[in-house]
Amino acid sequence: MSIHDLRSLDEAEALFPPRSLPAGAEVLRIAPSPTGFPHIGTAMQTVLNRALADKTGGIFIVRIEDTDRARLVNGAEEAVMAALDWLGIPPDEGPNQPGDYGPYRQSERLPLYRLAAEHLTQLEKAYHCFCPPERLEKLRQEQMAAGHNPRYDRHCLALPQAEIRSRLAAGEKSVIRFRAPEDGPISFVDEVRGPISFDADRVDDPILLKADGYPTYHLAALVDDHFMRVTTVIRGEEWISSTPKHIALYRAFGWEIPRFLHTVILRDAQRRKLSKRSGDTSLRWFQAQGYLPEGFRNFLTRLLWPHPEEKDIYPLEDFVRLFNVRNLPRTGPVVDAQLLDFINGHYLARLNPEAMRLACADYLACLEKTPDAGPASSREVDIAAFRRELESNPGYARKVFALEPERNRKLADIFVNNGFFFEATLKSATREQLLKYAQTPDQGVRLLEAMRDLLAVSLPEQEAWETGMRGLAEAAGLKPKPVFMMARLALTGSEKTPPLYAIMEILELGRVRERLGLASQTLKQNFA
RNA sequence: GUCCCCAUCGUCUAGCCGGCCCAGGACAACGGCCUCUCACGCCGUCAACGGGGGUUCAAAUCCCCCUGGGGACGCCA
Repeated sequence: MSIHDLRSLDEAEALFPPRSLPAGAEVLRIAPSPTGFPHIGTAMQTVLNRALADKTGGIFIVRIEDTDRARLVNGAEEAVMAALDWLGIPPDEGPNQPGDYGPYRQSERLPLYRLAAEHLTQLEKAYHCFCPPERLEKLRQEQMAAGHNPRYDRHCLALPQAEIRSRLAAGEKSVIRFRAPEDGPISFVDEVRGPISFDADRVDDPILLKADGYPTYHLAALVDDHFMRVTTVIRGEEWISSTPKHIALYRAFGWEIPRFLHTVILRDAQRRKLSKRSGDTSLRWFQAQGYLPEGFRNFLTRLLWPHPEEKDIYPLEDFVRLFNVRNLPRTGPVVDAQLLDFINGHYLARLNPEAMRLACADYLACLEKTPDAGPASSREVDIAAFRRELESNPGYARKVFALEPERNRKLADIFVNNGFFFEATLKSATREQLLKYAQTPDQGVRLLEAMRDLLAVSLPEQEAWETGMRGLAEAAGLKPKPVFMMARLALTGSEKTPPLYAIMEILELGRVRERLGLASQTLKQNFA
């Protein structure tokens, strides 16, 4: 028996029987629509769903809500699933994890929605509506101008059966609308906010089935939640005002109403709902910045929940074990990049050099595929060459990443913090940089060459080298700092680096001498 | 316009079944220590209960109003 053989809702009940799960087990779902790259909000929902499912021994489902054919984006479903993959949060059931309650793509469940709509129509709880969109739009505007809540005027509610049949037969476009209850309060208990109630007259007659035969969210999500035996509907706060609509529908079907949990929606720095305008909020962007999945997950839970010991860094298990639905926040948190960086930095620093090397290689491979998503610092370098260099000399890369790993807060930082260790990303010191510390080009050249002489045969012991450098400074009538800075610039092209001696040990004598020579060449050139 | 949700430092928040709070922690910022630079680390500083009414011996904590912010009002989800 498949969904296509179904003749009634009763048969569907039999096809999708109640799940046999331990008491208290929650069946949860996220319902992304494949209209673009998945969003940080989707990731937050995912973490929360997974955590609650794990906490209660339940099930976490991914359901693709692809009922809007106009906004459908090619490859978006793959992007959603790839993002969840990257996040490291696998669903128990979904388009790629078939289960007994599938299919998990709404476009493949159309017969079910049609059956549901017909069922309500027969009960006279739904009706055909032939009103063209233009009429509805005009109506809406008039109502709002008059200071009323816009709602359908039920123009088609009382159409005679015969007329409906003939217009349908003539091929006239129509939709099916729910006949919403006229009066009485509709209330529900939100799992995080407590009781919320609306007047029934707030509920418009929502369209259930569109003219193209596809269901709207209201019908599709509700039917699926019912037949997938979802116990708690977790969704963003923006759905609160639609909930009475859904409650009324559940009642019309005579179905058990699930629990509702409306999460906060994430805000940007202006406290607006996070959107395209707030900058890139797609998971792809966070990945391309080089956030680690575990760091990103920690950040997400941190936004949802204060650790009882007031920690910022904690394993996901702590969240699963200790969080409580009632303590979820009610005010939309601002996505704070500084906090994310701080948290991610901890995870990055904790990686051993080999894990770091692997993470970098993966990261660069990802940037190679989507170079436009990468940070500015990555755009000017040959990513492929950088990756080959990392992979061709793992021992060297490990030494590099063992040096002050806490400098990097996200993988993108390697371009500036570790770039000088690799040919593909090296930027040599400029004349201007060097002349900040040398009083004259001539003096700079003499110092750089003297430094090279200190390293004529081998790298001396650290103390001996430093004494030598200080001696150079004294002889030139300079403080030690400018001399060290010239060496730093010559070796790295940067003024902010780890300690020089450690850098020289990794670079090794040949390259150190080479770079010192190169820098003095730079000073000699343009020596007007 | 109508309805709904929310309200403690710049940010995330603890506290909220009233006194232990002239409000605690973390991020950020700033200052200092360390030092060949930067980062890390350590020490320190700045910084909030939106306003007004109640209730009470006592309110960040309870109630009401205002204000502010957010969200929803689609053949989008």
